[in-house]
Amino acid sequence: MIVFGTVTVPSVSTNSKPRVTIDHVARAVGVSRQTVSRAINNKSEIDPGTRQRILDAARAMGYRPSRFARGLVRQHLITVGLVIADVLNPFFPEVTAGVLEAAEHRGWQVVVYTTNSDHRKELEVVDLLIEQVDVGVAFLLHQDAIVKAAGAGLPFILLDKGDRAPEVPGVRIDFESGVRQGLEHLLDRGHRRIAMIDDVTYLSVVGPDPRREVYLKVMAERGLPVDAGWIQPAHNSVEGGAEAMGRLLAARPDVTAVFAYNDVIAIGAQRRAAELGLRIPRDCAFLGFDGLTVGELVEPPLTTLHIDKRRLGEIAVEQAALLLGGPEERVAEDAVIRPELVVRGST
Amino acid sequence: MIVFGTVTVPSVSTNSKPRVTIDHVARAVGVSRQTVSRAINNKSEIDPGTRQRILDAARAMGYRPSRFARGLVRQHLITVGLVIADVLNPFFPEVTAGVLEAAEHRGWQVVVYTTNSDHRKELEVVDLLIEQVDVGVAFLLHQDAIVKAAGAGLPFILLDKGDRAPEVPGVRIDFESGVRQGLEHLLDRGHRRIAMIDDVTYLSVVGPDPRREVYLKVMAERGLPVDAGWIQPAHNSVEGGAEAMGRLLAARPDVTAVFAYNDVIAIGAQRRAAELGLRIPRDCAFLGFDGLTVGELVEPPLTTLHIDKRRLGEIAVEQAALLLGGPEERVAEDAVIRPELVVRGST
DNA sequence: TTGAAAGCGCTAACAG
DNA sequence: CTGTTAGCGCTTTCAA
Repeated sequence: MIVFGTVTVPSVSTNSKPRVTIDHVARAVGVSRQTVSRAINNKSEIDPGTRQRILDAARAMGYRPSRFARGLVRQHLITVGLVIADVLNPFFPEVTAGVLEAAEHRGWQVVVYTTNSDHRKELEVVDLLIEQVDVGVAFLLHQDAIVKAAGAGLPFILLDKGDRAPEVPGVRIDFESGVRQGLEHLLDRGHRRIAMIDDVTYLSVVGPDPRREVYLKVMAERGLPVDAGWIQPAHNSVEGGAEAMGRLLAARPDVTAVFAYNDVIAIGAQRRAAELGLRIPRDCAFLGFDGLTVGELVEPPLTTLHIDKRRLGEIAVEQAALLLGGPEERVAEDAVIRPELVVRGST
Repeated sequence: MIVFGTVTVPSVSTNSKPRVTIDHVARAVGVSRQTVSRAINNKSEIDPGTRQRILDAARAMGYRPSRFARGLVRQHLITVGLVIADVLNPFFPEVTAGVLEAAEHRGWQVVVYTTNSDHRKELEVVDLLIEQVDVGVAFLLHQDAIVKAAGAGLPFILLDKGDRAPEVPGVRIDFESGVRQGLEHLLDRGHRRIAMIDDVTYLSVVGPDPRREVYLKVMAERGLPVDAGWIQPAHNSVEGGAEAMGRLLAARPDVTAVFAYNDVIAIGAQRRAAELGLRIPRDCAFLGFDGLTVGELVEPPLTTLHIDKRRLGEIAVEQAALLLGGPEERVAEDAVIRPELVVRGST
């Protein structure tokens, strides 16, 4: 045991050039490498004295077993690659929490990659995934990135699964039910001129997102015309939401409610509205999507369609396990996450 | 290239039992495994025709190179283990962003582990670190976990470095300067009865944290007595901050300012104060620590000591690189992060 | 352009 | 209790 201030951390361990191998230790101690292996791995069939001598020598020499050599021989450790767009968007940490927990539960390791939803970056990350992990759990926007991963035979679970990759297993969010709940809530409150702030990236890459499609559908069902100016694209950030809200109010100052692509955008939009003198929810109501914790902290607290993001991550890992599990055993059906309306002060 | 809906993802790749090796592919195609290796690795010395046949066969058979075998032979890929307390506390994602970026820059892989600052969990995670990564970058509260890692010869960088591990390299946050700035700001505003809400876990494990020590010191320098009831412990969460604030106001309703361990706690405390009818900052001012984005979104926006968390993560990876770098090359000195006062509406 | 041999660092299986 | 013999799956010589 090392005591700081008395004994220093073995600086030999910080070398990089000559890797200390089990053979070096064996030679130094004068035993076979098998014996060293036994000592290192806490096997029982070994003389306590020998064992101690080996451990001491190993530590002194700065020996650390090679994880590659070990992995090669005991085909155990599974690594899952988690691909998210951005750690800073609070949505992803929650999913990550679920993934980490489920992975730990199975003794899996999680390597994290971020893409910022950038096309080139997604393709690069998929390459890494193919090389470095056993199974991927990924938010991937770009069709060709998905195709590339699947084509390379990488087992993976798609986390933002829409209609674009029917053959790839994933977790599906029930936008139909979610958005419908939210809009009906707004309609019940008497709103008729309901705008939508959409994510510009998703829009430009994948096409109209499911939220928007359901929005248009529900409005049509009620016989409510949707004014073209009601739909504003936004960058996926608080500032993006604020800008879109500014544009919306300039174009259509008479909207009474805003349905946003997600909570981050909704928070930005709501702030900007307040800055411009609107009273929320009286002058304009706001509905978010995702159910982020931060939505409870803003003023007024945000009404939102809450989805269990942590569960989303857990389910993804379960699906991944199925994928890796049996021979030919296809993941039968996508798991589904259903959003739940949480009414707070913003509506 | 696979087209979804037309060709299905090769289900053979989802098998787990018989790993398809390079030899299987070689035999199937009728070439040596070196030739397969050449095809897979895009080497130039290979006949385009052979190459294509091999690639096709490999794909059809669901062949994926073993990363262990590869790693063993080309000693390249470095894996850094990032240990954080909790993905859900917004402080950590920001650090993580920095680590991910710096790691990507170097072509390193990042495996993420969480501990919840739990003692047993920290020890377990250190075990995993020792087995699974080349270098650790870690928030570790418990001295024995730090000692264990260092003792095992694992190169690592301590992220919440206080005075407890002088021999372990790390990044140091300049609490002295930070807290002083913050308190002087409060004193300038005329506050004299300044309470502090401290983190109970840190307190119970490591002892009084540097923030508190500087707080006591500055107050003493000004000749301002610190009432015992002014210091309240809190769990590290919004709710924890709220509870502590409740206790504080019950015990000492006459405090005029609160300095919190971090922004998360400050936000909770501020909310509770507002719920109890206090007007912020008139009746009570709030000062946080960390400079989280969410602090800008609450009402009133939180005055805080901002630290560049992303930079913290980047620096840690740079330090890690030094550690791995030269022989005997010790990381000369801890890098230092200096907090910066950001004045907003809460003071 | 291709193949054969050697070995990366380790552990499992069997002797002794 | 300890050593020897075989690989794990791949790439890197070196020949052909």
